[in-house]
Amino acid sequence: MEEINLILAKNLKALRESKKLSLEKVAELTGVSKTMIGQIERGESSPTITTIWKIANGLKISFSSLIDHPRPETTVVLKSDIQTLSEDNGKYLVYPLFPFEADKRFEVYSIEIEAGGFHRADSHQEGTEEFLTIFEGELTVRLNDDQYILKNGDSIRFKADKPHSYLNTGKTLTRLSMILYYPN
Amino acid sequence: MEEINLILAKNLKALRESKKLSLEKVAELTGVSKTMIGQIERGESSPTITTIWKIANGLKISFSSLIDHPRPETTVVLKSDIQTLSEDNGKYLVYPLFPFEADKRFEVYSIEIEAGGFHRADSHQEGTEEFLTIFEGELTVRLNDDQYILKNGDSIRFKADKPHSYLNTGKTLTRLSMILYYPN
DNA sequence: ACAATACAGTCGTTATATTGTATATAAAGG
DNA sequence: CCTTTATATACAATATAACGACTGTATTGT
Repeated sequence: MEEINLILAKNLKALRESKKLSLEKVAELTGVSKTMIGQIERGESSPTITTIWKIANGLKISFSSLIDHPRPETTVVLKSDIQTLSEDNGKYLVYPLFPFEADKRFEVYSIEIEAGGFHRADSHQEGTEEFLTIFEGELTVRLNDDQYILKNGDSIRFKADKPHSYLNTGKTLTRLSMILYYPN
Repeated sequence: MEEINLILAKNLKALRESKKLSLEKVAELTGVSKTMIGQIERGESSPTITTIWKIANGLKISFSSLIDHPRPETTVVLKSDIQTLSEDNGKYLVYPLFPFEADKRFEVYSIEIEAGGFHRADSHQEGTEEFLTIFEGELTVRLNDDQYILKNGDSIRFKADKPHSYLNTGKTLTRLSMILYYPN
């Protein structure tokens, strides 16, 4: 996940050069010092929102043209490159595949649970939904007082704004895909 | 034009309350101190883009939900309330009616030019277009080496990224509407 | 009514964004 | 080659964003 100030840096520099403006000219148009403009373009500063506002208004450009980062056509995520999170003494392993970005509404994880592995999730924010699919092994999901036993190929969807838990009730490793969706 | 940090303040506070979160909880979710969250909500601080980023990500909300200000259904602008700009010894008077906002692509002015009044505009940024309509009197517009004489009811559109000038060649006051459009 | 807790706000300190001035670098003209 | 000009960066001073620890005020529970 690229740093936001670097995105801003690239956008601003590209915009300025496309308009063929000097730092000084931009400073004059926006009321932000030439020094600051330069630092922002080099990613050396994380400007305040008022500064960004001045820049957007002075240059007559939209706010989003400054913070949008051109999402690459293709993104490849190699399992070996993922920084995992583990719980239950390493028996519950989380692979963040496509983390949340402010312009998406969901994020994707892959989970591996060893036999007997357990995880209890606190309730997520209001409205959040979870979509699970089992790709290997067996999983028991508990919500409220209900309990669901899922096997390879099975899926489940539920509102995750209440506490819930996962338990590998099989004898082998369980692997599943988890999508978290934030409707709000 | 409302201050951007006040817009942010309202949005954040409304969002937090709609999720029924305390300042402390938001601090925990976002990694931004409780104090700062509070100050932002009260409009006492103009956060940096990295903190806004942390907030958007931590709360799983879009960037724009923080900076969008619900544009009121209706806006009335009374001529008597407008802060005018004048040039040519007050013979060229500008009324900014609907100034630029980062989420629009144009702005609207009304211009009054006394008989003989003159104004020379430097070239605006690349691609900018101007749309004029005469509502009273007569106006001569000069672009490059061309010259256009417009009378009551006439209109003109031109690329304003070159120097151009306006001259009231009539004997009475000229009033016109000017729209500046920024396609980029 | 009292204690316990959760919550929001204040205060002092530190980190850093922002500015104005000064310096470096490169391109252009004579 | 040496100026001149335009442009980008480096530096020092100030303003302010950001944090952690503390205080005040509701709210809850028994």
